[in-house]
Order: sequence, then C-alpha cells, then structure tokens
Amino acid sequence: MQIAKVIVDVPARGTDRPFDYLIPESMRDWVEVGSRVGVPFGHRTVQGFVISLDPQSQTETFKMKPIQEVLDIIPPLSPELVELAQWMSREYACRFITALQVMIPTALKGKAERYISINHSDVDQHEDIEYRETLFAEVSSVNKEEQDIISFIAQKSEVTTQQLSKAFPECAVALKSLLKRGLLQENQSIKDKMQKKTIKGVNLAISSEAAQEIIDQFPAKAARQKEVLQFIVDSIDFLPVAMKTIMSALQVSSGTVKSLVEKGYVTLDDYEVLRDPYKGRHFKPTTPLTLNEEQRRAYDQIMNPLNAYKHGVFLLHGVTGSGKTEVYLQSIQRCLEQDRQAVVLVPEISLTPQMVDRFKGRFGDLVAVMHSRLSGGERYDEWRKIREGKASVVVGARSAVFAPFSNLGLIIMDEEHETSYKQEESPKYHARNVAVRRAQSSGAVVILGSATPSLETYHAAKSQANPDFSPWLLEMPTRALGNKLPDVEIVDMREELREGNRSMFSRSLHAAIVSRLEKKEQMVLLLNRRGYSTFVMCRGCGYVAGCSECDISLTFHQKSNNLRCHYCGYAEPVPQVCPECGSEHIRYFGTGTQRVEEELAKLFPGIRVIRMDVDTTTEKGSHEKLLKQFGDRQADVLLGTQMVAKGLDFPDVTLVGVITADSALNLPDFRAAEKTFQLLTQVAGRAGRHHLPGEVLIQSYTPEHYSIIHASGHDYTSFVREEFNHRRVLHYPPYCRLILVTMSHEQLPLLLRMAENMTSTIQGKARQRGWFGNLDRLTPDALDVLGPVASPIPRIKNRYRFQCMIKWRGNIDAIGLVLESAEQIEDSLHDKNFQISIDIDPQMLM
DNA sequence: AGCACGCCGACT
DNA sequence: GTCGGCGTGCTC
Repeated sequence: MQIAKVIVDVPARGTDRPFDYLIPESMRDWVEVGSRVGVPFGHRTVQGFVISLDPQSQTETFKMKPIQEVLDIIPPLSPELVELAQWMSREYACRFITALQVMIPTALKGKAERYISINHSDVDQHEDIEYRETLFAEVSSVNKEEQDIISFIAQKSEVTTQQLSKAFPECAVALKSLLKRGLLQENQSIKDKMQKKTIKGVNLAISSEAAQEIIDQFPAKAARQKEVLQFIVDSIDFLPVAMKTIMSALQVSSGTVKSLVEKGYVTLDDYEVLRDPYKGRHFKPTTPLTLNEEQRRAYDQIMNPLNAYKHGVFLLHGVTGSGKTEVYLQSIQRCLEQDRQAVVLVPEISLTPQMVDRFKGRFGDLVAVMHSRLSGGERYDEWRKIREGKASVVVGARSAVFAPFSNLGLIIMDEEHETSYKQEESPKYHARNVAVRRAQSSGAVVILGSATPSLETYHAAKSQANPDFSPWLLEMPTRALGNKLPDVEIVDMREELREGNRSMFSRSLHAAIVSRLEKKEQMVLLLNRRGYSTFVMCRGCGYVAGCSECDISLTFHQKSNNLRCHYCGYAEPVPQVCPECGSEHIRYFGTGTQRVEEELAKLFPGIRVIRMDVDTTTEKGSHEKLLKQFGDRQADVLLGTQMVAKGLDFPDVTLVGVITADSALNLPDFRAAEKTFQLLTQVAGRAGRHHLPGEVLIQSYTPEHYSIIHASGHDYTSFVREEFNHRRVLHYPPYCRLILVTMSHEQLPLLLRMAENMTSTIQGKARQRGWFGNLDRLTPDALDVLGPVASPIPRIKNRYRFQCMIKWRGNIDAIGLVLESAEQIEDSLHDKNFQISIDIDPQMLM
C-alpha cells in the first residue's frame, strides 16, 4: 500500500505543506509524482499535485481520505520539476504550491465545479426509473417546488449549481433542505479552464473494400453521397478527414455527410487539434554557417561538457553582431543529435518575429514558442507539444525555463543581463538561477549570452568563488562579418543650450537626420525614458493629476485619451481645465515618444516615422507589423523606447540616435549606471551591421559619466572595472546579496509600528546567531538591515507601504531568517490586513 | 482560501 | 425564545 503526498492548491501558510491521501486501487497506475489530482479537502474538492509516493507507514490512516480523481493522462509535471519547485520555495521564500503552479499553463488551473444529483441509495432496488422517481417523491413527502427540482435533475441525471439556479432562481432554501434530508447529493469535480480545441473529423466505419462495393451499387439519386464516400475512400491514407475539407473540396453540406453516418458507413467524431500560432507562416530554411575562429573556439568549449552529458555553465560574452546566435544554433543541433532537448530563453521584449524566424528556419516544426502574447489556449497547446515530445526546442520568455522536457540537454539564455528574467510577482524567481539549478540536476549545459553581461554573472565568472554558480567565460570580441563597431559621438546637450538650441535635437543629430533622409538610409531613434512617463501638469499652479488610491501621478494615454494609474488601473478623462485653479494652461510633461514624433514631423516635413512604444504595441501582432513595415522600408525612422534597442537587425540602418542618454542615470537605483551602459551599448549595436557603415549619436546632459564614456568606446571591461569599485565600496551586489521586505497596511501608524518591529526582529535574530554586523567589517559572514523607510511608491490601492532592505553575504541562511521573522510577526498579530512581501535578489528597487 | 462551528445582540 | 453577526480554527 502506498500513500500519496499532495500539495493542495490553497495558497495559505497553514496549508502549504504535504497532505496524505490514499490511492484507490483503480488509480494505482495513474498516480505518479507530478500528477495533478482532485482531492477532498475540508468540505470541498480542490486541485493538488502529488509530490511523492510513500509506503504507508504508521497507523495514521484513520482520517486519511482517498484521492478523488486523476486529472491528466500524462502528469503535467515530472519528479525533476517537482524537486525544482521545492527548491524554489526555499530559495525565493514562496509557497510550494505557487512554485508548482507557475510551471504549468494557467489553462490547467482547475477549479472545483459542483454537481447536484439524486441520491438513489434508499430506493435504487427498483429498475424502472420513472417508477423510482414517483416512489422517491412519495416516500419523502416533498412539496411542489421540491418535486419540480427533483424532476429537473432526474431528466439530466446531473446538473451544476449554476444550471440549477438559472432554472430555479429562488431554489436555495428548497435545495438546502433536499440536500440535508439526503434526497439529493452534491459531488464536486475539478474542471479545467481551457477546452481542448476539436474539429469534426470523418472516418470510415467499414473496410475500404466494403465501401467500394457500396459505392458501386449506390442509388443514382444520392449522387452527392456517393461522391463523398468515394472521396473518403480515396483519402484512405489520411483518415480521419476533416469535415471542413470534404465540404470545401466537394461543395457539399454537412447534411450529406451525416446521412452517410446514419447509414453506418462512416463515423463522425471530434478530433483534438493543436492550435498553432504560427500556422500558415513560412520560415525560410537556413543551414549552418561556417563558424569563424572565435565562434569555433567558443563552440568547442561548449561541446566538452555537452558531449560528455555533463553539467556546465558558460558565459558567452560577445559584442553585438559577433554571431552568438549561430553558436546557439549549432549547439542546439548537437544537443538534438544526442536525442536531448533544448530551451532557448529570450527577454520578452526581444521575442520578435525575427528571433523566432531564425530558430524555426533552422529546426522547423521541432520548435515551440512561448511568450505572453499567445492566448491561453495557444500557450496550452504549445506546452502540450513539448510535453508530448512533438517539439524538442522551445524558444520562450522567462517561464519557458520550466518547459516539460524529459531529457533536457541545453539551456540558452540570450541577453542574460535583462531584468525581465526576474519575475516581479510571486514566485519572484530569476530565470537564470532556476536555469542553472535545473541544469545541475539534469546534467545539462547552460549558455548565458550577452554583449553586456550583468555584473553578478561577470563577477561569478571572473572570481570562480561560488561553487553553485561559476560560469566559464567565453569571449567573442569581434563582429562576425568583419565590419567594425560603429563610431559613437557624444553630444553635450548643455553646450547646445548655451549656444541657444532649445530643441530636443542637437545640431549634430539634426544634420545627421537630414543626411540620412537625402541618402535614403534608415535610422533608429531611442528615447530612454526609464522611470519617466507622460503626466499632466497645470502651468498655472503646478497641479499634477494623481491617483487617489496610490501615491503616483497618472499617466497620459493618447490612444484612449485618458489618464491612467500605472498601479491600480484607475482611469479618468483628461481634464480640460485645472481642477485646482481653473486655469486652461494644462499640458503634458515628460518627453514622450509622441512628442518626439510631433517634433520630427515639424522639423522634417514628409518624414515617415514608425513609433514603437507601449501605446502602439498593445494589440496582438502589432509589434510584428510595425517591424515588418520598417523592414520593408515604408518608413525612414523607427522611433521608440527600450524595445527598439534589442536584437533587431535591419541592414539599411546607418544612424542610431539616442535623444537623452541620462534620463535613467539619476534614478535612486544602484544599477542605474549598469542599465544605462547596457542600453546604450545595445542600441549602438543596431547600426551598421551589414555593408553600410554605422554612426551613433548620444545626446547627454552628463557626457562625462563613465557609463556614457565607456559605452561610446564599446569598452565593457573598463566600465565593469569602474562599476565594480563603486559596488564594492557601497556594499551592493555582486559583493553582497539583497532581500527586500515590503510591508503594507491601510493604516499608516499601525504599519509604521509593524515595520519597526520587523526590522528589530530581523536584527535580533541575526545578532543571536552572530551574523549581525556592518558589512564594512571583514568578516566572511555578515548581515545588515537598512530601514524601515517608505517604499518608492508609498501607497498603492489605498495601502501604505514601507520596506526594509537586508544586505548579506557568506554562508548563512539569511532567507530562512527573514521568512521566520515575517511569520513570527504575522502570528503575533491577527490582522489579515497586514501584508508582507519578500523579494530575494530584487531587480527593481523603485 | 473557504467553510463550519460557536458564542453574543435585534427581531417574530 | 430564534436568526444571524463575524472571530477562530481546521483542512490528510
């Protein structure tokens, strides 16, 4: 006898542990580690995941209930993924169930549906159903309303509570009474959100010889049916044939086919089909290119552990255009030859059609694609393609790291420095760490690729100090096509202002744009507005439209012509006059892309601009469409935010202009310089990738800043050397790790007290364990608590927010300590309104 | 998270 | 006397 340990889908602290269930004999072959099951839990049925099968040990069976149903034929998770989820729950201080849940498509997040049926246990000795119902009603002395309900249910044998309340709006009392008296019974079952997509398919019900005979003797008046049957017999190798195919090929209606069904010659059934988001698209097949010497050297190194089926981590540091993708492609090729599968992670923002094309072009239908723009159903189907072995390569954003491959050989993470690899909701995991951990346990190779590696990864590679994360550094310092990196000019905007140029375009950029227009070459203009948004301000009194629930200014959206709160979704129309002083001098602030677009139109009449930002790319496929238009030379300028900086490759782009390089530099974020350097380097890499030489113009108000200087010199090494020094002195990653604890409550004074309490609890525990201390001291183990302070957004949805930051280093369980402190505080006060959120290694500090 | 159990105020 | 308010505690 075995019992199943199940994690139930109830995300609360008290329930976030395994519960034991009996496995009914009939399910013995279906219940595995990773199975999704429906189990009775308290007074209802919930979904859960089997995390282990244990021999039945003690006498603890007295209250053990059996598993009610197994929800999938193939378990959605593997033992390997279950183990990974458990690791995540510790590493990211999240619930086990939350980690499990993030691994499967939301389509499989089933909820219990209640069914009402007649409880026949007392009277079921009678065969005749109708007689049974009458007897049943008499025996139980039911009233008229109750009798109506009973017959309604008897007709359908089983109804959902929703159906019932629709038919009998006021049935609650009667229903309760019937249930109480045991005349009706309630069953629950887990129902998936997503339906599998099916099509009608026709198959032969008899042998093709028999069918041919029938065709030969078919009555002449049923000529259409004869045609259809002949068509089906002719398609014998492709059965079942889709109903649609028959209808369009022979111009018949479905009735014709149905008469054949009635005669018993053919069958008509629903067949499951996979939705293919890339259906009907053709991918130009590509063949492996010859690797140059740098690429070859990197490839050979990667092959060492890969060919030995051993785990290994590489940091592939290659300048923009050095041909990293070709190294990825050929490594995947090798991995597939070993009959293993590969995951390619790309930042959401660069999951462009161009990117997908390259992988589909090389590996065709073996490639599954996963990103947030797919519909729930599409994502579910791509996921099933992977689980059922129909795909061997997945190209996807962050969550693709959980792709249900059974024999994973390679995980590639392109642009490994991108912050979008960190999930901002629970589980707040970083796909890089998860990838490394998953590869460790499955003996796979990880390639982290970037032109501007994150300081954490680069430091780990250089120092080789962390036994769990010591990437091997592979350098590719030159461009694959032999062309040199573009010349970069920094323009001092203060100088421009002194010379009387108050436009957003410097004289150099202006001249450069004019020359491209004359030469009919294309340009990319980048507006780095991280941390900025267009807000509405009154010039008369300085009033700024803000959200009443959150302490943040409302963002102007041109498309819907309203003001929206970024955090809670509140929207209001744009005021015509100032609500404070009545002045009409109300206007939009912040250098939005729309304003640049207007300015371009004014300065360069006839210029064709494609604007790419959150406003123009919300619709499905719009991103793709805009890029295609630009690629087809329907515009001179591609203007946009970060999203124009990543991974695009257009041969005719010879000018890249950065309108304001330093708008992100002054943000209160210790990574500001790193982010600026990375963005400038990335966008500069868009210019002159092919035969035409490229030019880059960076406009800045702080041109002497080291991130701007080194970006203009394409000098990663000098930049990191300088940045490492800053981080070391100020005690920031990679020289320590961070934990951000954010607390929130509706009442400010209460929150303040709790926040103080939290800080001192953490400090106290650290002191007890001998860890507490200033990081300046040279001890290997140290933990310091900063704060509490108000969060950068001090109020969201009418809840005040305070935070404290923990800095720690060494071989100590700081995460456990913080979690323990949070639980202690939660226990000490029974206030559900008090919320604590823990973010391990936060990326967003604002 | 739900849902029931349980112990104190305003109604037929 | 009961209906019902939401505090508290449990779920294999």
